[in-house]
Amino acid sequence: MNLSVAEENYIKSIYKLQEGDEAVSTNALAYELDTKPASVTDMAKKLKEKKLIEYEKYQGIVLSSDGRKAALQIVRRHRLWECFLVDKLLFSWEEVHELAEELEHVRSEKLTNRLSEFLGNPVLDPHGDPIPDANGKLAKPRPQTSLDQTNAKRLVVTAVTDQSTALLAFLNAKGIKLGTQLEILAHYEYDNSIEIKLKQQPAITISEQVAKHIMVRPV
Amino acid sequence: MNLSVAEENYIKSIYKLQEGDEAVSTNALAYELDTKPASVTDMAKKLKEKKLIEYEKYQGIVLSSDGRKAALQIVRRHRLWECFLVDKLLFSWEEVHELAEELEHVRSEKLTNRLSEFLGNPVLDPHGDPIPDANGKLAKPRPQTSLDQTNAKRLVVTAVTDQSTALLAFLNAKGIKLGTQLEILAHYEYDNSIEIKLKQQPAITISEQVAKHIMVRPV
DNA sequence: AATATTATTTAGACAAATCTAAATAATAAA
DNA sequence: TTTATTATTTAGATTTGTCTAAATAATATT
Repeated sequence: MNLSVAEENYIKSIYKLQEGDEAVSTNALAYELDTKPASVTDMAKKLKEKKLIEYEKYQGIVLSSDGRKAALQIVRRHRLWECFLVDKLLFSWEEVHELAEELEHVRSEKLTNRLSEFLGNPVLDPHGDPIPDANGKLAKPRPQTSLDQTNAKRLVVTAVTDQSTALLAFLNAKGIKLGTQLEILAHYEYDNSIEIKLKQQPAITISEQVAKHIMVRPV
Repeated sequence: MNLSVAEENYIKSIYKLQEGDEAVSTNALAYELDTKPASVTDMAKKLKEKKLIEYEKYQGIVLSSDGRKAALQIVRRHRLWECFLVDKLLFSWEEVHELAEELEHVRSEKLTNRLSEFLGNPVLDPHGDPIPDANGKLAKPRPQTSLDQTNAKRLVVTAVTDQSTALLAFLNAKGIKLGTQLEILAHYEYDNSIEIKLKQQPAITISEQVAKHIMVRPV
């Protein structure tokens, strides 16, 4: 099955949006891909033809098992390149997403596997997301919740679920990265903000908007 | 100037074919790019519009100075990725051309320069071709001739001018790679073949067809 | 339940890159 | 120099991926 770059991007985005088993809506996918709903409908027909998705009009989109397999390969390539860029070329973690977005489309199993080996077969990418292995198996992520929903007070940052440069740069400025330990001081309900404190740092306040993208686990 | 992948491939091929200052013909370019002459004419008009080539109908194609600049950037990326694949991912030199063909289209100066640094700013790629620096300056290649035209007898292989997997695999099988030292035993005129001998190896015979792609210099 | 709103799809168009077949120009051969 | 051959271009079609505007379906509101 030979996928175009456009098809790969659709598959990847469907995979990303398809939390649990609910179908992905045309609108959500259009927003994610920065395109128009009409274009999504067009592409949905093609991907259904290729048996990569299940799609009936007005019913949303679900990956087929072939589609899921393809998605995992793309995600694997993306995350391995992110590791390469951060570990070997010394990029900072918020810079690498867009570059990996391009590198991921070089479809060579041999290259992917050699790259993985070169990097020491990493299991997590620089954002803390798990890297599928050559067979598409995903390591079970350790239990984590978003910062705005946890009850625990002392936490460690395990992942960031929004890859946008803006957010990652923001976190960088605040000194928050993977593995950063922090303490929740207070939730303020009236403006949905959270007051947190990093070690050896004054307390800072972050919005729920930001907090929901920071994944943490108790420490 | 933002070039599409197709445009980059044209620019690169024109650069490759434009030995000296003679214009590249529509047919030659079509053959090189494995496409049809009509398609070349179409693209020539676009590239002229973008001022990357000089082109008048029936007169062939020459790179403009902008075009040459673009070509050197593409060549730089291609050759750096080849180094990466051979030096770091342990690919053999005949495998890397096609992969580099894809990787070269990731247009990020920062990535290119970091990659170069990571590799120790190499000056030659695994095939012995010089790598343009960040400003597009090409190191002057050391004097070399093709194996079928030299007068010297004891030689060292400095480059291979045909990147086809077939030729590179053939050379590999014969034990010929960059830096290999060899001795010319005889030229046979009646079938244009050359008898050569590698150190600690029995003599072998190769055709002029092959020899003309092997660049050497006296040792 | 009727109406308004939102989501989705269809129809038709467009740009990029390619192709085939036919026309024209340049070059080589007689 | 006329004719044949080869190279190149044009005209028109095709594919992929996208778009806008209009139509239709699903959902929410009154």
